[in-house]
Amino acid sequence: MNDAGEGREPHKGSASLSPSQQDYLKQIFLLNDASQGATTQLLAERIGVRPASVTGMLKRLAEEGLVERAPYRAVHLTETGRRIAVEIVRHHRLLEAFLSRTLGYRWDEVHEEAEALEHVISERFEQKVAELLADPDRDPHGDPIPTRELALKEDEHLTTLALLPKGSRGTIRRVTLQDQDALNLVERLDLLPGRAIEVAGTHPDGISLLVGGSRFLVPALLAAHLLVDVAPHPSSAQPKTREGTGRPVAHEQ
Amino acid sequence: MNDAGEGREPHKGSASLSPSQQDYLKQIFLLNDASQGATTQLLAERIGVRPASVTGMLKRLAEEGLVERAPYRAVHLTETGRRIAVEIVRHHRLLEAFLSRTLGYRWDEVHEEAEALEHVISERFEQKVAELLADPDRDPHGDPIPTRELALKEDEHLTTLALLPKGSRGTIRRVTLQDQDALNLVERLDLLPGRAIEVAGTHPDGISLLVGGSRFLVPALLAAHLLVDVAPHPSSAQPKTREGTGRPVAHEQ
DNA sequence: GAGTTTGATTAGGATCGGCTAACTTTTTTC
DNA sequence: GAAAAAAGTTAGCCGATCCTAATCAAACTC
Repeated sequence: MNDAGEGREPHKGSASLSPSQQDYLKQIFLLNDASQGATTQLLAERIGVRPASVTGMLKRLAEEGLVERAPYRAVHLTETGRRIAVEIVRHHRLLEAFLSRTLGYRWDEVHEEAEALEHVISERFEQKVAELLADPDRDPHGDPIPTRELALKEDEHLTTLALLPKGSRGTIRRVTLQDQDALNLVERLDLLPGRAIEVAGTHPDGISLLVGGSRFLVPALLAAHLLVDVAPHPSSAQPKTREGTGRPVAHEQ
Repeated sequence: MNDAGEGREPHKGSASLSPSQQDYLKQIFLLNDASQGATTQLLAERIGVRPASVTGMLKRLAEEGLVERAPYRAVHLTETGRRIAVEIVRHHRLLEAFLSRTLGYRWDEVHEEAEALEHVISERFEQKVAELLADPDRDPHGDPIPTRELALKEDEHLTTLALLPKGSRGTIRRVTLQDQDALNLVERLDLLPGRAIEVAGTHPDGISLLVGGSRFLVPALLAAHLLVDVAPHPSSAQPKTREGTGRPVAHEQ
């Protein structure tokens, strides 16, 4: 008469996939989303495995109809694959918001924990958290949280700080970094989402910034990962210039 | 030059162990704790694998110094193994309390989710949750939560309802079941922890109970898993009779 | 205490997801 | 556009964890 609890709930569809498989789908999605092209090598770096392992896994995912793939080319998600990937991104960002707001995690601590939890929480957990936080639409890094229906709003009006010309004003909206040291630096410089900034000058090695009275240099590497809203105050009558040239470098969850 | 986030935090010692290994240790602990003796077969049932797999895993755990074992005998945990097991039990019960209190899970929903999360949360998560709940000492089923220092209070004064003689009065303190249907039944009968009861009579197939005015039969199978405190009201001058004969059947987290 | 039943172990495989080394294809360079 | 460099793939292997079938040990039965 003992049962010991089998697994049985099919959730939405992300069940039955191993955490590893989920990770691959997520990273393919994030790379494509950042218009980077999900190449074998980039995936290997993001996931932390060797390129050969990526090839192997992509074959398996292709067989299951989750990705489309031609040898030596970048992969793409099928509709099914995309749904699962977005689901996981939702888990991740919702968890980040939760860890930060409810459990009092520091800004730079949330990513790692969410990374572990995202593959494991149930549909119910997701819903309860969303409820508790009143359906948040941003995680602590400013990344948009996909809705329950898996719609993901894109931040078309955001620009990489690295590309802003001298004199621009704006508000930091997203910080697309996950490296602990880099996050610490961002925090020390007080460049968290919501911060109003002004570009005092551009240099080959970075951007000179005017923020809260003081002026300092943001290294180019960092600047590429700070996404700025250039029409922050409704007062400024700028009609959303739409400068979608350079690819935003974002690689993040 | 590829790093992409290895695992590195040694937590306390439960890190580096696979979820599967953690599960084996936990179940060995729980069985021994319930004075059941961790036999190959019982473990196989609890964990949901075949006996042959248990033998294999126990060998590996023995090599790592986590269990002590002689062929054809029940296993025991080493001190190291025990520490890890208790750590996981703490995770589990803390998570159950958290899911119930903070996220509003129903009483019978917490077990399954905690089962999945317990292997994945960090030391930090554990601490934050303990903090948020002000170091709870019971989970929703009444099971004691090991302290941060991994001390586990035993409920020596609790008796199985199944063994109570006619006329006994007491309070339900623990429900050591995990089967969903059984839990539902317990809830329908309103026999949750805290409930005051009185034994109206004993039968071979169960116990006749007087609770809240009404009288009904609790099947023996259920009764064995309801742990009762027989000296509930300080008013009743009963000097705690200490009938510690029969083994409490508990198998639970 | 011999035989039977029950429980545990061994042997041999399968699958998953990773790895290295060698090879192939694509891209870049001049 | 040929050679070199970079990226991707294949082949073969490993360890973890599970399985089934067959064998072995322990525990009851009478």
